[in-house]
Amino acid sequence: MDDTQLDRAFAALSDPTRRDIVARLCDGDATVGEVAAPYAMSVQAVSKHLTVLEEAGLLRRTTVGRQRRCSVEPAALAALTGWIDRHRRMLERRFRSLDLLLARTAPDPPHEEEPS
Amino acid sequence: MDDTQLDRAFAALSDPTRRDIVARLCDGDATVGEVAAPYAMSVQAVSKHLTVLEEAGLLRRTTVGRQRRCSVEPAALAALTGWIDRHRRMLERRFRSLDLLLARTAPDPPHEEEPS
DNA sequence: ACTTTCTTCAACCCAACGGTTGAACATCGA
DNA sequence: TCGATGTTCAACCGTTGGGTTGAAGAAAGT
Repeated sequence: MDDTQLDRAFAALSDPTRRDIVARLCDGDATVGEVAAPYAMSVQAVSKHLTVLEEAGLLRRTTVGRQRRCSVEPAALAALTGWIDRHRRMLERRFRSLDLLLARTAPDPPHEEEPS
Repeated sequence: MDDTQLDRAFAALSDPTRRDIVARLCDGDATVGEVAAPYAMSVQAVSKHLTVLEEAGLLRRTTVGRQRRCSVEPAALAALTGWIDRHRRMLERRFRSLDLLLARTAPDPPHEEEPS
């Protein structure tokens, strides 16, 4: 997943309606109308949300008759956790080596980073 | 982490500059000036980005003398992967039970969902 | 063929966003 | 005390985003 797709995917999930849509679709596919039903907004608005999710790679819409069936794309979710976890691990490694340093040099040294 | 914090955190990471800032800070704390240095934009703009990250709970700025030291807040990253992974697991469970169904009923049944 | 149903397209509105510049504020060094 | 440094505040500008309404398109039912 390239950078602008990451942009789009994070942006897509920053909207509560869209997160809710994804959450519900994780539990089972649905048509546009079914997705839209619970919300107090126009079907057009929901259709736009679905487009945003689709362009972010988080969703697939497949045409069946006159309806369109929406299903979540697991790979996109994986890409997101991928980015975050990669950096979480960097952080943890840093903390571990800091703990190690503190334990080794024992007393007095409160400071961290950039020995400048 | 409440819903609006999730909104903010996902939104914060949807900007490439802010993702880059987070990435770099995962590798070590830095002052605002140090964070801003690599970018072709004003220090004020970067300061705004840092505010966005801070309000999203992804960052902490602590004052030391006339500078402000920025450090990543690991818990916020964890909250994000938490949300995503929760739903990824729902998806996987769904797929597994679908596989099971297909394997059990063997021939012919191509359809899924909402037996209506 | 006609009408209804499901979905999208298009134009518009207002609020929020990412950037700018200029000024203010607080701390450090001389 | 005074100037330089690091950071933020405030006002502004152009673009994007989430919503609306109205109309169009395409498949289904009769």
